[in-house]
Amino acid sequence: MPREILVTSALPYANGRIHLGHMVEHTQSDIWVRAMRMAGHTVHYVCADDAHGTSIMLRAEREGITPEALIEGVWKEHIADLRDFGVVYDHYSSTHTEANRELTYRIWQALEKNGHVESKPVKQLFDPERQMFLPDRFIKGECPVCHSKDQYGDACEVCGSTYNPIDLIDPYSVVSGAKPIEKESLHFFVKLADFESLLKTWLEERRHAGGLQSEVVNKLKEWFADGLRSWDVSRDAPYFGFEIPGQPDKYFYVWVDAPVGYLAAFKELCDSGGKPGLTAADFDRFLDTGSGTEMVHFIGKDIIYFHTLFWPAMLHGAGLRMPTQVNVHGFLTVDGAKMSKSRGTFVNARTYLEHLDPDWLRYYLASMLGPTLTDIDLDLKAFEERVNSHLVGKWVNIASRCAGFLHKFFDGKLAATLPETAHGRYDAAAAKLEACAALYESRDYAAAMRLIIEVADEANAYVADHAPWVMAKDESRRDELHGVLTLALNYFRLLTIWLAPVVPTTAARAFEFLDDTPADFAAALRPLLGHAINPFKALATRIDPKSIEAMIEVSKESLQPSVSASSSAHPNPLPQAEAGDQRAQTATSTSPATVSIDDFAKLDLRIGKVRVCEAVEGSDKLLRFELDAGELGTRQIFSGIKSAYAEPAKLVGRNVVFIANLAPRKMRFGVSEGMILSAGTGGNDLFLLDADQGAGAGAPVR
RNA sequence: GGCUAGGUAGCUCAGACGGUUAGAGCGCGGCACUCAUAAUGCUGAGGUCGGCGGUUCGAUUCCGCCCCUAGCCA
Repeated sequence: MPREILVTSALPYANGRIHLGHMVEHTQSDIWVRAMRMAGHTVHYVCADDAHGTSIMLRAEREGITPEALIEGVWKEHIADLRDFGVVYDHYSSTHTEANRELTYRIWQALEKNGHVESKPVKQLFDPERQMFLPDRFIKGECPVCHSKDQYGDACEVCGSTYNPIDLIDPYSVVSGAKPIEKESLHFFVKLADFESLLKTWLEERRHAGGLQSEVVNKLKEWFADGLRSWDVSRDAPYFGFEIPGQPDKYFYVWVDAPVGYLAAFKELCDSGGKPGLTAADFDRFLDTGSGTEMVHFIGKDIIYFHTLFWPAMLHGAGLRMPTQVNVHGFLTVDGAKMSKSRGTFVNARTYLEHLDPDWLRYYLASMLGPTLTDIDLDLKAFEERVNSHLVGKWVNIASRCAGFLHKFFDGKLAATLPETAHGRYDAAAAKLEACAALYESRDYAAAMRLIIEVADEANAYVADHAPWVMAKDESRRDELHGVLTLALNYFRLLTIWLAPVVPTTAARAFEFLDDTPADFAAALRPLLGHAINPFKALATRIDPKSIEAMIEVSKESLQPSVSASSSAHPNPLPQAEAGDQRAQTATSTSPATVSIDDFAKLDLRIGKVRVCEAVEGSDKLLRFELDAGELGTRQIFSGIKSAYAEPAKLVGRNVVFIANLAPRKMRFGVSEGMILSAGTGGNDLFLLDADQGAGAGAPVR
């Protein structure tokens, strides 16, 4: 039964270029769309730029242009980059459109009407000079936990703590440098708690229907543990976005209108009449809860909760249909590490296109992509070898090694029947590859590629076994030769049909060579016989490692801006990439068995007098200590030694040894500001180190 | 620390509701072939299936603990 499916990719932020990280997602969804269409389903495929938010407003200001001009320019680049990668959206829009404004209002007003909205005052930091409230990322100051300077308002890159920007020490505005003041303002909230049981049911339902990965649902359970909090959806002017109706100077937070942008893009497609069979009326039909159509989102793992909690809640609260599938993928690493501008592994889509064939990357990514949310690594050496071996050496080679004979002896015409001696070979291969349809649908592209390559190996072995170059020397064996070539070329056609969703451009060239236009997977069931094909021209060239090197070289920048490997920009834009680099580098360089005195000196070991020691509710292993650390003040430390000290209160008064300059770590129960030393192997075998009475609190240990 | 995942050949990964010699691709060695873009075929070497315990006639597969990696903690 043909299905009707709306497919979306997460909206790229209109604040920078498309890079290879984005391509994991756009490739994944594009392959899915092409495969579902070839399986006979009707698919509407849309995306848009995510154009709102403070970052865009401020960047436009810096560049001296309007935000509209900024997003227009970026939008053009995005469209070209994606198109040139063979990612073909039915419509690629922007969230800054009338259609999106209307739809956002429609959903918002329904939420209000249904009583899912509340408002309350919120205290926030305000830039008195710029006269604006500051988002977390636009405030910097000293980390309240580890006291590192110049940390962002939401999280510390040094110690990893997360906190409220109000807690920053000596905060300053990134916009003006002014010292922010606290100011109160009325904010609007969506009462997520209203949807708690609905969401729980929906999540389990989706899990069973294959619409959500099991690990995603497992992970989301966390959100329900303490009850869902209301979601702050408003921002104060100045802001680049949609004004909240009836609330002057209040704007919707970008994450409200971003997912609505999926539907708005679809609405524009319907209204345009540009897609055959789709009219304005289809949009409302589609939104209806009982429409029988499907809505499938492809996203990265960083924006799970927006798509699986907030978005379905908004839709349901407004009386609209909910998503059918939310498919989550992992991040892209390059050569085993996060993409890095300094190493040249942060590659823009355009830069890639200037050096390499897009189908190559599509194939490599497909060969790595499974249905899980594991990160996938672009190993540049493996990329080169796999593409050369699979695509050129195995697949294209079948055509390349047979076409010459066919033209030389048979005028390029395939035989009218397959050879009797190879009876059943074609049907067997075709039947085997039919499994790919299900593999494509379940997004197990890696498994599909394995199957395809397996059949390519069969084809090459068949040619080797029958040695057409030997037959060619014997005029009495012409028919036999014709049969072998015909079967081999049909193997090639079969493989091409199943590879088409992954390497559309190369497949198109291959079909041109075959002078054939198979429209769907079903075409693979019948071989191409008695048909004249075109002379063979190289369909794909091998990767020259020099092209890869050149691409990396061009991508190198001396500056090291923070970048996220994620497919979308604003949700949690922690500058993780370079931090990751550092981690990877230390990991490989810190294995010497001995340490220098300098290394030892880095540890600030101190005496702490135990003031409070208690078991932590909800934890099997942890004890919470409060230590008097003398000049360092009071320190809270969590220590996993409960199994050895059943009566924590008895530890009060002890002089323990602790590491005072360990990066603080935020735990579920609070921040741990150090580590208490003990001897033993763990479990019951743990003994606190302590100092004789007389050692002062905070005394250094040498 | 909690949670979610992952740790299987040099690399990327598959797999086993527990059962004879643990698989594939790439890479590497040998042989063959010469139609083909130094492509292809055959063949070989390479793994204590993260560690320790437990259940079992039998565990890499189940259970427990531990170690390591990644991510999330609004």
